[in-house]
Amino acid sequence: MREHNLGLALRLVAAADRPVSRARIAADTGMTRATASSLVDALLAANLVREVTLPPTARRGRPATGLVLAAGGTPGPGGIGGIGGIGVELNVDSVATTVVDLAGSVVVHDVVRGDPRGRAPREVLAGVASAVRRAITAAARAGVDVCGMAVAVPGLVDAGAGRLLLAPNLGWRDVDVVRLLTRGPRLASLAVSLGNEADFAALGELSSAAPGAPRSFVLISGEVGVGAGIVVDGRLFRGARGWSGEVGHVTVDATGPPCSCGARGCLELYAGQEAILRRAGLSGNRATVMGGAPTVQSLVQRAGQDDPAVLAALRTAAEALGIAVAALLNLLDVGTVVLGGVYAPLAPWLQPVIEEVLAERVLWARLAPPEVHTSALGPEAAVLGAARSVVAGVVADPARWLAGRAPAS
Amino acid sequence: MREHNLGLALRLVAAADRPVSRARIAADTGMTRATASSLVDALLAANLVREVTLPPTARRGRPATGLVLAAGGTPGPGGIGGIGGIGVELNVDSVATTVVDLAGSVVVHDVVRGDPRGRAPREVLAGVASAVRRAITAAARAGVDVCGMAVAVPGLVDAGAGRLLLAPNLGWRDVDVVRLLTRGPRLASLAVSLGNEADFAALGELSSAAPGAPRSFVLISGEVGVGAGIVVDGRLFRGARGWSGEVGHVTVDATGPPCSCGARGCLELYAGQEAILRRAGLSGNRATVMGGAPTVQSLVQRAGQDDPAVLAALRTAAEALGIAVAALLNLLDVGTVVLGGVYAPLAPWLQPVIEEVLAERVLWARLAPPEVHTSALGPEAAVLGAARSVVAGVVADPARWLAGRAPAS
DNA sequence: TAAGTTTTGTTGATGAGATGAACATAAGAT
DNA sequence: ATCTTATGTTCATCTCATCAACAAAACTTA
Repeated sequence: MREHNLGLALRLVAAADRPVSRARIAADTGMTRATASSLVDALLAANLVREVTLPPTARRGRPATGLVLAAGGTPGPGGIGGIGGIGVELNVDSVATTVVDLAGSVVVHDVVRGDPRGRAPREVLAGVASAVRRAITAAARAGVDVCGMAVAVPGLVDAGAGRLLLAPNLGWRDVDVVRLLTRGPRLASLAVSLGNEADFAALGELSSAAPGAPRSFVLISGEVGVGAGIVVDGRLFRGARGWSGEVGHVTVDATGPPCSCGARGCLELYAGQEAILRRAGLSGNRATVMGGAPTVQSLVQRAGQDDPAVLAALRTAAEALGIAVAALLNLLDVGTVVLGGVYAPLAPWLQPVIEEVLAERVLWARLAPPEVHTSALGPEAAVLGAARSVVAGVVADPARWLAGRAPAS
Repeated sequence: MREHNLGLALRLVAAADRPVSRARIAADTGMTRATASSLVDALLAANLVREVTLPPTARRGRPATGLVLAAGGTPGPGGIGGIGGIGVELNVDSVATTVVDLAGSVVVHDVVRGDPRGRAPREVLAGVASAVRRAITAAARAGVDVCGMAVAVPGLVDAGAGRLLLAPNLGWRDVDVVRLLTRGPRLASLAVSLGNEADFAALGELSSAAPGAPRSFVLISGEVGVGAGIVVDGRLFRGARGWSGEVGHVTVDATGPPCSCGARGCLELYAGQEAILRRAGLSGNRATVMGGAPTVQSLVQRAGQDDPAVLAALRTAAEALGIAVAALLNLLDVGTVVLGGVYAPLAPWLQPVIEEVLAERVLWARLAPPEVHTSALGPEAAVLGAARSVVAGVVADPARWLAGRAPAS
């Protein structure tokens, strides 16, 4: 009833790329202007939207008053800033934190390099917690009140329990991430969600998409492992337990070399970051591999110089990716593939080969040729998606959030 | 608002395996008994539910009056029977029609053998239409008024346009199935939906599941082709355009033999019905292959006699199935695999091998071992699922259906 | 310049529908 | 025979969307 319409109205404001009027909301939702006005009043009172004066148009009729999501900054006479969300990405070579306001704009962004592999989760997460506290403080200074946190990890999670179950590339198993993160001061009351890195990256890509961009796509997130975030009709597909998209362990060659997961011929052995580097002759010792981005840069550089070993490694990776992604498209039916993570800078070499394989191996390729795009965000997608997922939760159901706030006001 | 609650109440009646009381509805939905009563009155007036007297219980308090979905038969004083839906399955060796009442019970069932391959769609569908008319007439005699139809086809469809886009095993391309089916008399006004055979089979399996059965599973439907119907949290996953689950063309061996789809090493070449028969030495000429079920029976018989060629063919099929299904589980995250269609009778030979491969190749196999079950319905799943999808549509949104009926009453 | 036109936003009466309390009903328990 | 418990209904009340009318603020036209 009302809570449903409240969300409907707020989503409309959020989805638009320009300020909308009360009359627009009414017209687009089918409600009367009176109803829309009443809902907007509630949203204004909750400090979720804000009125802006629109630039004069040449149209006749009474000019509309614009409505936008209440971004941070500009604390009004009541001294109340906007609300926001914080995203955290725990990766094998870095920890990133990002705070966004209700409109999704980045307010605070920070990356700390460092390899958590081999270190105790408790210790690592204590460090992450203090980075989070710093970010929240910085956001508060910018007038943004962080109301929730989302944590992206490269592995399988139990989102309900807030536990990281299995992260082969991190070397962690069954870690109570949420509890360890919120032990310290000031974070205990924060609502925290835990999710897979590729899933959040897909959400980030979705939230940054241009208005006409496809609403169904799969983001192939290449890091040390290979993950996929699946978006169908603008909604994330998580599977039964949130473990979907483990494309890194799809079989590419049943008789291939053994993988650390116990199987043989997994995609990761051909298209994982370390596999590509090794095949390209850029790896050798482990030290070179660390620090992700610089090494990928060297790969890009040598590929640009037509280094035959690098080109061969990239072709092998692309063919393996093609086979695994073809399986994904046949099974899930999404029309667009987005190359993200480390694959984004390598896309010029990967994309044509992948498209070729897909054209051959996807059953419906002739009905509707699958498209292979490149991520605009690259490795930043996951943090951003995590942070935006927090505010998206508020926008999706403002009534619930208001109910949670009710005792305080 | 009201239409939402109306659906909520009706779904509760539909989901229960025993008659429910108004008080139960109120308690389970959080509404007051007064509201529930008002909703039930509306559902009774619409002839969607019916009151039954419950057997006396040993509990004290006023005994409840039971509510069940209005099944067919027993036309009351008003002479109005219950409503129902008709399902049609168009297969390579037969056409099946099934009418179910609102509760999902089969009222009419009929199978016509015959191979549509090579015949003109227009001609084939005219024959199907008359079978449908016969079934509707028979249903009417049983007091069931068919209010919609669902058609299952082994191929890719455009559900919105009602067109079959591509059915390699039928030899059809871009056929306007819905229009050709509803040209004749009496069917023009019928609401018709078109869908993939495996998807409807999964719905059939879901609707026949025991109360404690898993709500997320994938039904592997083995016919001439191999399809998968994906159910997550009790809801069918269709993908962006309804083309999901094309597991038959997942690559099992990238360097394998060429497939009719244009790719190489597709699952169908190892685990399709014709491939198994050929490898088992039971095929040779095409005539033997036709008539599906008998040939599968001979396969079962010979396997039971430990025929080495048959056992080898089944092992090859099972290993290929394992690889493709492992990809499916890694990508989609469903915990249960149901072997359906011709795989159901072959399950004793397939299941152990598939489970072995899955244990090795599914990333989360150690966290939660995937289970391989056998379909209880076998080849009947798709027609049944199609028919039940029609009544499920009414149950899911009774208000819409009532609105469609309003002018008539 | 003044009256019409058009679009926006607000106000008050109306009605649909959920809620809550009280009550009638029909059983077993004491 | 009365008490207790559970079900279903009735009625006053309240919330909230709708409708119609109106005020506001622009442009258009005479």
